[in-house]
Amino acid sequence: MRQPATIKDVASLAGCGVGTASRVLNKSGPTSNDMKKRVLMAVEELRFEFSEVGRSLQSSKTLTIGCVVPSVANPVYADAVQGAQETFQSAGYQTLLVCTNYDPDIEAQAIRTLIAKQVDGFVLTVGDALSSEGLKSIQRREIPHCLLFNMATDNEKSWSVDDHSAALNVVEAFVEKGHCHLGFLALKFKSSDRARERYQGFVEGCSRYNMPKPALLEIDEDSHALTDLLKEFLNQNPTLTGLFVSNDFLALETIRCARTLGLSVPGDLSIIGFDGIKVGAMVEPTLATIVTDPKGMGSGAARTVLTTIKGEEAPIQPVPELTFSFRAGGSLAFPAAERKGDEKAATLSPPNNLTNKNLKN
Amino acid sequence: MRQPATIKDVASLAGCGVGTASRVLNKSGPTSNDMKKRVLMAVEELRFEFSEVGRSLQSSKTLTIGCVVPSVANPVYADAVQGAQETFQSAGYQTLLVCTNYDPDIEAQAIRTLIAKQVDGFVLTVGDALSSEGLKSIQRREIPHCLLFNMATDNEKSWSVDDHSAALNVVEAFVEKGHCHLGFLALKFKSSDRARERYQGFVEGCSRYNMPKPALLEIDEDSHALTDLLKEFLNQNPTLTGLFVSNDFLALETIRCARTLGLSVPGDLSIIGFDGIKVGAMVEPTLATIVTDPKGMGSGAARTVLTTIKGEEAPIQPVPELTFSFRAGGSLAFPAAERKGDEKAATLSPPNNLTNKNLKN
DNA sequence: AAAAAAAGTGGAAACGTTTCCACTGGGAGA
DNA sequence: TCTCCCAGTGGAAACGTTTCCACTTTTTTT
Repeated sequence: MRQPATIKDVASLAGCGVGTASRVLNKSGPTSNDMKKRVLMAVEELRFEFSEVGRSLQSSKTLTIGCVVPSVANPVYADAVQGAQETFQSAGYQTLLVCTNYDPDIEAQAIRTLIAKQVDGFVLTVGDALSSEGLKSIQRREIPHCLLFNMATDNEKSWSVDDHSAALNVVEAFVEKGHCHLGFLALKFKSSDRARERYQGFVEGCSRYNMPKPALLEIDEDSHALTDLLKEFLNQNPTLTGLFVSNDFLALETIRCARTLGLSVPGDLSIIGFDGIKVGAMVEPTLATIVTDPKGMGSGAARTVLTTIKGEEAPIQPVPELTFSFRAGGSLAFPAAERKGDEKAATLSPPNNLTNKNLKN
Repeated sequence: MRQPATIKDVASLAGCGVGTASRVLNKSGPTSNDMKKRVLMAVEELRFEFSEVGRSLQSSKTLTIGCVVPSVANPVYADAVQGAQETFQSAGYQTLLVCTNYDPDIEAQAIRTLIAKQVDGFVLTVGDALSSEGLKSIQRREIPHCLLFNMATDNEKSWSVDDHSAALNVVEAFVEKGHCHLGFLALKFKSSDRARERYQGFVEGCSRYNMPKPALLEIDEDSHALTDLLKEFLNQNPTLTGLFVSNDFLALETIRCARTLGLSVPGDLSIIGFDGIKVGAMVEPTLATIVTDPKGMGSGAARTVLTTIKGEEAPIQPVPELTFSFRAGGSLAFPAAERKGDEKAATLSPPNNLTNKNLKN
């Protein structure tokens, strides 16, 4: 009895045809009470469970969705996956997870595999939505799908933060505090269309407020040399007082490095992060940041895929302006006159100007 | 041409039998160069890709692993999943992810579904390894599997932190600094065998050093009332100087609350956390904690499952003592004589007694 | 030159489902 | 009483693979 029982076993134990057994178990046709009882008993006795793969072969549906993200070690994606998974789960779908580690080859390969596995749909964050081979295959085969954190191109559907507007918002926040020379610190600038989008918005914002083009500091990995890089960067930009950092983790790290350099945050350098991770509000000073709702995004993308599968052309999509909000924090304040820290700018306005835009979920 | 091509289509276009086509594509038997060419051309033309579900039906292997964890919103599990997923991926397996939200019913239901989907194996963190219905089904069907973060029972295989020893270690760290009345702050104590295990170890350690039984503060969810609860707790335990908090997030939050109450950390209250999350080392004061390697755990559990599938009885398992290490931090110091902070205990031993136990990976 | 071995090929069977068609009875309506 | 319909049933076909067996052709060995 090592082999799991099949519906044939059930049928023969119950003394009926496979069709009848199937009808009883799926309630997909008329059956007598007597038969119901006998089949159910056989199921019990044999501990029978349907094999989904047999079913999938016959129905060409797998009740499985492919979910492709760069890495769940990044809490943004982890939360998004959580949201998507929950939504799929309660609709009866399972989630096949792949992490690409930001590698386009792995991405393409993984998508090919998922297609071969006949997933019914995809939720995915690709490196570059315009050039992704995997995404092209999905489109060519017309498999229901929804992008996540990638900007929608053409008539693609997508749930993503409006990075461009968010970056403009950051500029405004700096301006409001009287900063007039800003910088942008980014990780993995090359491989991410998100980071590029933020930078563009930031540049545009600075120009709109007649500031010099923001200085750009780009680092490779979790560069352990950040302290040195930051030092050099600030030396080269002596008038810079505000730094927009492309994610909250990096922002916290940057605060630490700044301290190591003997600088005070926000006294000498104001910092605004991106993502809105929880610890940002728990540290001292609290981190000013753009807060997003990754879980909501994941869940939204999942709902979009589900409606697409059902064939309902009700393309639920987020309102771009509502995909983020600004959270004030102690890391942003009026700049000192010079970065020597010899003069303390008076702080007047309360740090409570939280722009309360929420996702409609 | 909406329907994807099957191997029959390939065969008929190439003018050969399906067997031949299969042999060419799988290199599973002798074929002439001429045939190879024709089949390959047909594949190209039809954009043929194998259907894994057909394959699975015939081979009764799905190259898919079920991965069941409470929630990937918790970075510990997110990292573990990342590790497992990577390991499975490079072995050619896909990962079917389910988050149970700590709900035993969802857990059981999900496992049933995954069994029906015929996953080749499981990596899973269950609520309670002794009572989990899902785990029982897996055992009954003898599906290769490995527990993750659950203590191994019987002859189960498991990759998990030795919570008991870790808690003992925490007591030692407190003792070394001269604390003699400790407390334990835990979240979701009821539903987690992990938390209970830590508490037991902690109690045992305290008794071993002739300390009073540690005070227990148990909170439900991310209790927003933590400040008040903490206040009352400390009032009821006026001699308490050290607090062991069951996870780092909560520990950071606790530090914040303590500050709100006008207490200094570590002056009035020393705190040790659990998990070793990255930000713990980035905040001020840095967080003393038990650092674990969730990614390594996930990857290890994955390797165990893979060897089990291959039938190699080489049960890779971690050495319990090497599953964690203590990381010193600014949140732990010599206690003031009384919590008034009126007397400063002399500091002699350097804070560099980092127990450097690493996972052999 | 004959025999034996090897290479190459086609196609049926099997994997576990569901669905469809065909076949029974029996009850209702004419 | 004879039709007709319908509930209830069994079983074949189909879904897309792989594997096995049988067969033909070629090559190698004696």
